[in-house]
Amino acid sequence: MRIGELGQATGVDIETIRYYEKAGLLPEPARRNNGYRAYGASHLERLAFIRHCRALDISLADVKRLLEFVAHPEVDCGDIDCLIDAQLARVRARLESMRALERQLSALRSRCGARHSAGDCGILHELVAAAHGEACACHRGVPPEQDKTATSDMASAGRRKA
Amino acid sequence: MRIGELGQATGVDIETIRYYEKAGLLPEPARRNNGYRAYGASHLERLAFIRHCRALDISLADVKRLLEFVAHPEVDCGDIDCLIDAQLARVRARLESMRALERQLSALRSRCGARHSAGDCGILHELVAAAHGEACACHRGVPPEQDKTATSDMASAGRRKA
DNA sequence: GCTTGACCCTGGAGTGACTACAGGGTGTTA
DNA sequence: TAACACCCTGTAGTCACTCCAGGGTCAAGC
Repeated sequence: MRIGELGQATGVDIETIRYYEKAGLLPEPARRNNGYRAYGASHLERLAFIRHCRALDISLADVKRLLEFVAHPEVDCGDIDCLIDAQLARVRARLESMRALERQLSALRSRCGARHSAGDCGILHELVAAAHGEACACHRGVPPEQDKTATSDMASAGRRKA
Repeated sequence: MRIGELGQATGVDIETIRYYEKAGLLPEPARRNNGYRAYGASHLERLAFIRHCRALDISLADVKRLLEFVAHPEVDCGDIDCLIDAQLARVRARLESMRALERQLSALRSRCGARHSAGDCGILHELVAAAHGEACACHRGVPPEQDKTATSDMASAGRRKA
């Protein structure tokens, strides 16, 4: 099948397919007389494998390693476990920071209800206050990293009126 | 203060500071006779503002917009709300997919306990099965996107023994 | 005066995983 | 013959940095 058909069958953009080939994840397919790439079932499968791994957010470098395990099933699989464990640890760490982020943004969002000028906007106030190292709604409880005192146009920005 | 001092004070890498300047987020500072950048309190504050926004995962483009609100407090703040709302929506969507990802990886991880050859590895089996469109532990319940049947070396990879 | 070492400068390249585009060729249908 | 969908290669752009080469500046110590 042609590249467009492979893309259709797998839901993968043809640019991405060519990218995988260049990156060494998909083997170079045979070519037709007109130079078009000619894919077979094995390409389709391999591409599906890659996409499934990517859906699990596994990096292309790690997908490459997994493909080597597929090609060499006699190898000890301890490294596969490590790879998945590391991936799981990464995902869990990111999950934690995303949760914190969600809390912070929610808190920030609650600072501003009705429409008014930016000078009176609680969100902007909070962000500017955070720049001063003051406790902000979004990072409340988290010790501020800054301890500087400074006066500038930003310090008064939130106070000026239109 | 010099760039190194500003970096120290804010915990920001000096390369990143120069990057922000080139990207138009930090105004170009004055220069000493020797060409060194000379920063003041306003720069420190602005940099802290940027970093706080980045900690909330707000893109540099959006930080730029927020900085314009800081400079023009007379403007209606509706756009700030939209910006934060959009950010919150992005974060929540990502959070959801991260949660699903965590579940999927956990399920996948539980497929392989003791050490053995890759050919017997449940993780690899699952990943290959997923490439065939079979229901996999990681995406169980989720209808498979692929419906192709294919035979290749990948199909038998998980079955061969060392 | 000389060396050492910390600090600063610019400009450019690299990261990951694509995505977009320019400028061309091929194949089918009307 | 033209229109149009599809394919090719090669290059550049995205985001937010990060790293590096190759140089200049400055204070302290010998």
